[in-house]
Amino acid sequence: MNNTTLKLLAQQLQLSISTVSRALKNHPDISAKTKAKVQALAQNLDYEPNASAIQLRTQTSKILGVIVPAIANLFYENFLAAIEEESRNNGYALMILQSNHNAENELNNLKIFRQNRVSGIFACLSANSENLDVYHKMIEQDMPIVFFDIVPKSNAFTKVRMADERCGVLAAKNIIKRNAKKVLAIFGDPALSISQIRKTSFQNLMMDLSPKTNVKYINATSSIEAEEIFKKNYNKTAKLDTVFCMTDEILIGVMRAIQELQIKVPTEMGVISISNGFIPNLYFPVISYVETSGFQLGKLAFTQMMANLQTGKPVDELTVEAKLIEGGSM
Amino acid sequence: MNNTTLKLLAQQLQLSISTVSRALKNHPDISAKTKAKVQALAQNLDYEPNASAIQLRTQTSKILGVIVPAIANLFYENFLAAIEEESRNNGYALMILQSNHNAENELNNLKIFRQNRVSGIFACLSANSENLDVYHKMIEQDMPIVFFDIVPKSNAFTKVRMADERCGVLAAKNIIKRNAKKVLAIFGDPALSISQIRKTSFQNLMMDLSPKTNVKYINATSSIEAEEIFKKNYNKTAKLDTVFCMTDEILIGVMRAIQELQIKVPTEMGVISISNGFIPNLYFPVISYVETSGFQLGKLAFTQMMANLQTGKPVDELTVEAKLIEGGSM
DNA sequence: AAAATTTTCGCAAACGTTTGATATTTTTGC
DNA sequence: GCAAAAATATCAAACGTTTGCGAAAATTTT
Repeated sequence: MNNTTLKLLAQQLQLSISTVSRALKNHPDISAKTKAKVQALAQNLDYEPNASAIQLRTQTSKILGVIVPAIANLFYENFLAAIEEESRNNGYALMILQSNHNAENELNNLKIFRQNRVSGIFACLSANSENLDVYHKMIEQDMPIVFFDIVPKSNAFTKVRMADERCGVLAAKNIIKRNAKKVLAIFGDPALSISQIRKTSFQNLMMDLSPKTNVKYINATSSIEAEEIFKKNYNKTAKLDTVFCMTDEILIGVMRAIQELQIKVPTEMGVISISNGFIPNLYFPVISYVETSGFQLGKLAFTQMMANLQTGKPVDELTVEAKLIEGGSM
Repeated sequence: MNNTTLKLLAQQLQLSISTVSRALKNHPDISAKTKAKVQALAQNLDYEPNASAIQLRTQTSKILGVIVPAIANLFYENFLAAIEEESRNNGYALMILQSNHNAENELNNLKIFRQNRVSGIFACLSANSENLDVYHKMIEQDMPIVFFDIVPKSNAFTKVRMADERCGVLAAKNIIKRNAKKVLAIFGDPALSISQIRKTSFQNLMMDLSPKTNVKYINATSSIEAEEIFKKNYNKTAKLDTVFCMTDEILIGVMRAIQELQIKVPTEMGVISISNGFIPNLYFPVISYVETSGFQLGKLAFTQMMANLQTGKPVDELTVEAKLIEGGSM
């Protein structure tokens, strides 16, 4: 479809292809009259430049690639929404590929990106992607790559992530403020650095500022698991009075239990989580949470990408600040 | 980055470009020995064919476009996940663009698709996109377009959608089965055909099978609005015993009210909704819902696209069946 | 061993665009 | 009016592929 080309326009106007090309982009060499004629016809014939031809000629594409574990995810979908918006506003198109947390898929996706000569890549590592050789190789060949969320440890890479230390600290502070006596703190997959960071910062602050608070630390990797853990640790005699949920997944499980056991929030139980806010707002009272916005992270990632694209490669690690949003659950 | 080309391979091997090209794709004209040599070097040098050059030469791209109102949406994210997966498995890359329910954005996105010469488009209409001329024009020029979810009325288009009539029917049947006396039925934006269809089918069945049931029909376009509507219509004397929520949005608002008012589900109030299941599973008891799977719709849309791509254009309307998933809320 | 085949490979054009260099026309200065 | 300068438009090559056609080399047939 749409086969209007510069050549066609040139023929119809009895002009050369180069003149038409220049007329279309307001080149000073072309007179106002010709420009007008050319642009009018182009408009009429629905001319749209062929991106492939341009990329071939100029050796630069206006396409950015993103690898995300899954599109259908409360966090990533917001990240994607942000970079899509930014890309579009900056003349780039986005190519989004899912890895399903699978290293093999990840490699395949990278291959697709290379075939399409994307000019930059946003990458979120698969949980099991040990081998970063591909990335190293691509970076050596000047491919801008911005890692987000699940990022490599090496600081030879450009990365953006949430200020996870602050997340842990803010949550812990709020728990202390509530004067909690007995806390259940559920963290995510212990293999992920994000879990480790949040836990360490939480734990450190807790021990520093309120060493006598009784805190039990457990990890859960699914909402079901979180639900079971909560039920197991809750009973009238235990007098659990506060629960901390590191992720939305965990919060969902805990809240299912709380609803089932008909525990009153916040009087009988304080609840606090780390989230982008969507899930906490489903409940009454709204759950207090430390905000981690995929949307904001996306914005940050994009500015990093642009900087990277324009000025060589500013290798560093940027974080987006976290803040506490008070619901009525504490 | 990655500048290995056929030319480079040819030079290094003292072969012609055409031979290298053919060797790489196992053309019978090329001897086994040369093939081996060529493929080995290609591997070594990380050769990846330039998609733009191929598209330019063959006049067909392996890119599919999708226009979605928003990526961050419980329904669309699953649709996207499905077509991304299928596309990838079929050698296509996806270009995803958001319209934000804005007709102007929609047009811009279509332009981007044309510039990139995508070979097919999945489109979800913006709420306010009255003018379908662009689409008509593109279809005339043989661009395969599969509409999904919010689709044009005209049947000159290929479309896939949920079996919305069945949704309304199934929900109504379940309400009758519960022996409800007084029902509050909240539907979505009345301007959307999806709301109209679901409401009509619901209403018809209700009047046919249980004319004496007292049903109040209201529309809500946000969770906040739904919450207010529910609160306004609920009071001890009203004896409301069942509420129907046409969308997740509405369910969210209603459930916030139900939690706040501490209404017991299902004894004091039956709740049923239409959803993909994510939101209903956040509550205890789990809310009963008529399942509408964005994921399945995506799969269906993709097969339609493939058919369209291969065999001219099978203009028709396909629907994915709905089924009732029982939670504990009725 | 020459002719007829078959196997293996190279030539060259085309896809649509950009752009430095060059050619043609118009305007300007005197 | 005529050269010089400025304005306007064209030429041609290149980006990386694919592919019909023809050429050379190797193999088989008589």
